[in-house]
Amino acid sequence: MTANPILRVVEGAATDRCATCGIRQKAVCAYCSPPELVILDSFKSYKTYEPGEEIAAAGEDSAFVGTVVEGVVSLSKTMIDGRRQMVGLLFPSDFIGRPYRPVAPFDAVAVTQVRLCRFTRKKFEALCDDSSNIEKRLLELTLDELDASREWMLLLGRKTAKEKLASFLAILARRAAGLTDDPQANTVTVELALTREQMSEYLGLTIETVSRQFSQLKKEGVITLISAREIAILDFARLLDASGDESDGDALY
Amino acid sequence: MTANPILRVVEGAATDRCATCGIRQKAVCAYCSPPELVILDSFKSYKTYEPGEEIAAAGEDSAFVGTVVEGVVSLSKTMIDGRRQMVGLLFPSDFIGRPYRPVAPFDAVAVTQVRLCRFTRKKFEALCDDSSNIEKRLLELTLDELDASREWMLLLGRKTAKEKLASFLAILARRAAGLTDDPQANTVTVELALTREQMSEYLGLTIETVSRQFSQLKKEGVITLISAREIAILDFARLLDASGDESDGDALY
DNA sequence: CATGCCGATTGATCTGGATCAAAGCCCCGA
DNA sequence: TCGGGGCTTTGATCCAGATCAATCGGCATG
Repeated sequence: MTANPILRVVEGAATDRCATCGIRQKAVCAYCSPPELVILDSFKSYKTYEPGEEIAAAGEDSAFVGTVVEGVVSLSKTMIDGRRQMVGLLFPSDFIGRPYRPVAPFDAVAVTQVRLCRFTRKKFEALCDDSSNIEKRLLELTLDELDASREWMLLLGRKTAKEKLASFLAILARRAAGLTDDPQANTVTVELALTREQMSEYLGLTIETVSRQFSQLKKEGVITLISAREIAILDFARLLDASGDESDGDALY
Repeated sequence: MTANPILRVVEGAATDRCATCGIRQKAVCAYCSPPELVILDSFKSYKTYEPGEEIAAAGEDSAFVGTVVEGVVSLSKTMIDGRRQMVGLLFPSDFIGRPYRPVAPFDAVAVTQVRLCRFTRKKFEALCDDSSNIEKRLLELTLDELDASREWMLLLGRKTAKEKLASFLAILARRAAGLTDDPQANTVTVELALTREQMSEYLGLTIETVSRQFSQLKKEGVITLISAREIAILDFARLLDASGDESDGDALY
């Protein structure tokens, strides 16, 4: 816990009301009415995590669930001999935690500094029972996560190293383009929140292979490395092409 | 459609009432009250599919959702060049279809002969809105599927060919042991519903590698091949060991 | 009983990505 | 300015699993 406690209090007073929450329209509370938000306000608590800090551990008691307000969280599973696979990446407005299960099925770790809006799992389950608005939104979010995770199974099971990296970068580029709402910029700059090692864990590769594929895409003129942790997409169409997905690019970009 | 129409009618009259449904306590309708079941009875329709028959196609209109009553269904995604990955296997009582989305995200194909209890997607969505019992159970099922699919991501991204096959056989063996409710039988016989090719699509391998791993496990005395499509587990502890998962075996077996 | 077909097995070889091994780069602190 | 540590890149080699290629075996059909 390195956060300054005085700063925490100031944040709490100024910005921690649901009414002013920037991600509410996409989060699990999206469908809540103003009176319901008042109830949520009274039960939620915020917590900040530093990069690398553990949020939940697979196999251990999962006392909290909630929403990612800021930052990026990784979900992963580790085998006894140390092999590790990331099974999800959570961004702001994504739901985190496993309702209706006392034990967390996966490790959750803060990739960047992370701010969560939390409820105790028990309380959240009770809120779900009371408010079909929360339950309905959670169902939608869970169905979307399931689709995404199955899509990732195709990547892990069948794609080549280059296709894997290109797919990942295309997702980040879409996110970045969507967030900046830049209409048809030919060049999008993408912050890489992950280290090469974290990317390798997400993509089912080694760190060296990830690095080599970056070099390859650079050599082909698809991307430029601004720094190790920031790239520019020079040719999004070719990136999509390299990803092995049928190009639905123009609709989203 | 090869099913005999007369047979279909007889089935409908005799066994198609929710009250006598053998899988209801686990399906999406598990929490429905008797009056709700009457409503479901009035909206549902059964349909039988032959092995290999397509139930839904990725990218096409998804008009129905429902429950697998009998048989096994595969969910998969195919790349433009033909590489294919199975992203799920559905057994009796599993939910099939994608509510709240007009287009199916994955191909669904009958592996064995399959019998579905179906609702039009629109009607089912309306039922969800009316009955929080259905919505709640669908949420539970979806959360479970999400956990399972993330577990499979670990298999696809990090496990060796032998670990993949052992994991798959262990799952089938647990199912078989659970269904027969055989307490501590040292030898369990497992029907393989899938061909080697289908297994390879599920495990992210080739057909040859799957076959070689079968031979390997046989040589090591872990399993016996009764026929190409039926095996006996001779040593479940060693099978679990070969799967690369920490052994939680005794609890489940 | 031959024939043919489809799935499964087995063998030989190839290769993409892992592993092993150095550098290189960048930032931070002395 | 100089080290030093943590990422990242790059090179050399290895190997698990893919690919290519028969062969086999069970079963249905003529």
